[in-house]
Amino acid sequence: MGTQPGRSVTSKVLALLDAFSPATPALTLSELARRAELPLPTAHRRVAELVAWGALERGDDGRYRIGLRLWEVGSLAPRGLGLRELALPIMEDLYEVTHENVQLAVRQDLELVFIERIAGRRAVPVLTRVGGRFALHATGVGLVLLAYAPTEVQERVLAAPLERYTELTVTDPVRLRRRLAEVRRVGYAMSDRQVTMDALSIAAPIRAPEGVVAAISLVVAHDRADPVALAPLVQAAGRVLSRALGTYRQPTGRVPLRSRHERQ
Amino acid sequence: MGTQPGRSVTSKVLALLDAFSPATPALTLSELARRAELPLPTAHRRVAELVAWGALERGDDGRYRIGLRLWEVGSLAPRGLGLRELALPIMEDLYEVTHENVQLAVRQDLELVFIERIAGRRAVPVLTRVGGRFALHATGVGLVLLAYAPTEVQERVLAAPLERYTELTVTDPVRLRRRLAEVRRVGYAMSDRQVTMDALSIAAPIRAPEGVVAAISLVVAHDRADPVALAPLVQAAGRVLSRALGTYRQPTGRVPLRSRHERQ
DNA sequence: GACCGGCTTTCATCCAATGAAAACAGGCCT
DNA sequence: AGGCCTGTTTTCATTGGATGAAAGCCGGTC
Repeated sequence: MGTQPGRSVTSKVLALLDAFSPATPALTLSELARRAELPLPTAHRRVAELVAWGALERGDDGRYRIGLRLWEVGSLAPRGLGLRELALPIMEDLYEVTHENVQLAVRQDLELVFIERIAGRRAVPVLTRVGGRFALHATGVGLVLLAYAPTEVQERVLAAPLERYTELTVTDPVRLRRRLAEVRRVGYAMSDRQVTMDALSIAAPIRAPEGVVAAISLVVAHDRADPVALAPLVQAAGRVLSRALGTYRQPTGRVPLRSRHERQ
Repeated sequence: MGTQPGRSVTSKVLALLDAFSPATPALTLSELARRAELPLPTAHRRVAELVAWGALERGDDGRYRIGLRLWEVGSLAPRGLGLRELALPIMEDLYEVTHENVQLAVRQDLELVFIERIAGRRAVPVLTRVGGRFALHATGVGLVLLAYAPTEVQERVLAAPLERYTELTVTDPVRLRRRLAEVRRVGYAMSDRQVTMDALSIAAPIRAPEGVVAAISLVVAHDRADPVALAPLVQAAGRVLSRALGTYRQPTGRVPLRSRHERQ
């Protein structure tokens, strides 16, 4: 046959889902086939099945998009909506007190994923998107998640080139390592103009019995008078959430902690 | 072979995802196999691939749960997070003004799916869950979505037995049909104690160029003084959102409106 | 009216998927 | 310790679902 035999059908289906991204939420069949590296007829067949089930939807423009059914199933992810449900009230409290941006993120492999965000209208604009990914080495939540990640994860992040976002972004592995130690020591992270030159964020860990599973942060204007004064606030929120996680039980068991695998 | 030949691999993979529900967010391999009606070894293999990709995660208790990667992909659904992003500011406005529960829902086949909810702490408790489903014939959002659904959908709902939730729930197809006509005439729906005896909801349609794609509602205490006075408020929110939808364009095209298919 | 890009269907071939069976791993009761 | 569960993982011979080249189809465009 033509393209590499040895690919499972499942992997092809997943490759089709992988083709979608925040930048490309709508794709034609040809684009899908190209991105998933599948022959057109194959893509056609698999996509038809996905549409029939509701994993994909076909718009009136002929393009395919992620379907509501997949969103429904995805909403069952304990580290997604589950965590969000738990955290939202505390995030709202934090917003009420500060009227600044509040963010919640978890680590997935070597990046972070934003689970929820409360964007204050009067606050600094932030460019994050719920469901979006970002590097671990720059943001407040990223530094927290990295600081408490398994050594192996830290080493892999430190080994790779660290992207620079502003002139202040720490891209030196040695300096970053020192910052991570500092984060562990004080129990919170401050990221000053590491991503944009107008913002600064303060983040704290959220712990479950097995370790740090998420991070919460405030994003404020970089020239705010007393950023450090916010740290206890964010830390308190983190501790409340940690307690909630510790006692939280699903009907059929606890929120999972870290997946046993690392992608790729 | 053993179990019915004629099932595609893809359908088996999707059946595994289908096994998860709000009531069963964590399953053992055996439970998964049972629910998906697959032999254990088959389930074992497919599940392993899903875990490797991140669609499922295996907790320290050995149970499988929906993985963050699937949540990420699901968050790309235009009718899910896409709609939510657009609607949230208006929903927050509605909350600020009323301090009552605000709900956003879309129709999926013969049911509705809640996309977002703002639950006022001081408001009537509502039992809905983001990502959860509910029947169309009782709630405010449901009545709106049903009233503006294709005739074929209405007929199918009216033909099936209508579940009763309270002594006031309208379960007579003839009366329901009259109510739907009324909703279309006045442009909003009021559901008084149809789901619980303490709540009442007022809902309005959200229109895209192709028709009604979602509904927004307020849920208040049933004995509130002036429920009808809320209607213009909800309708205004609906109209603002309709306008936003009309002009909203994704990088690669418009939000899809209704999928071309009906499930099952 | 011929061309072109994208989509859909056909059909003979074959390898990934399959499931019965058996091995394996704990937990629990005796 | 031994036996007996329940649940998970591996093996291996067999086969049917998946495959992709090729051809047909559709709608727009030069």
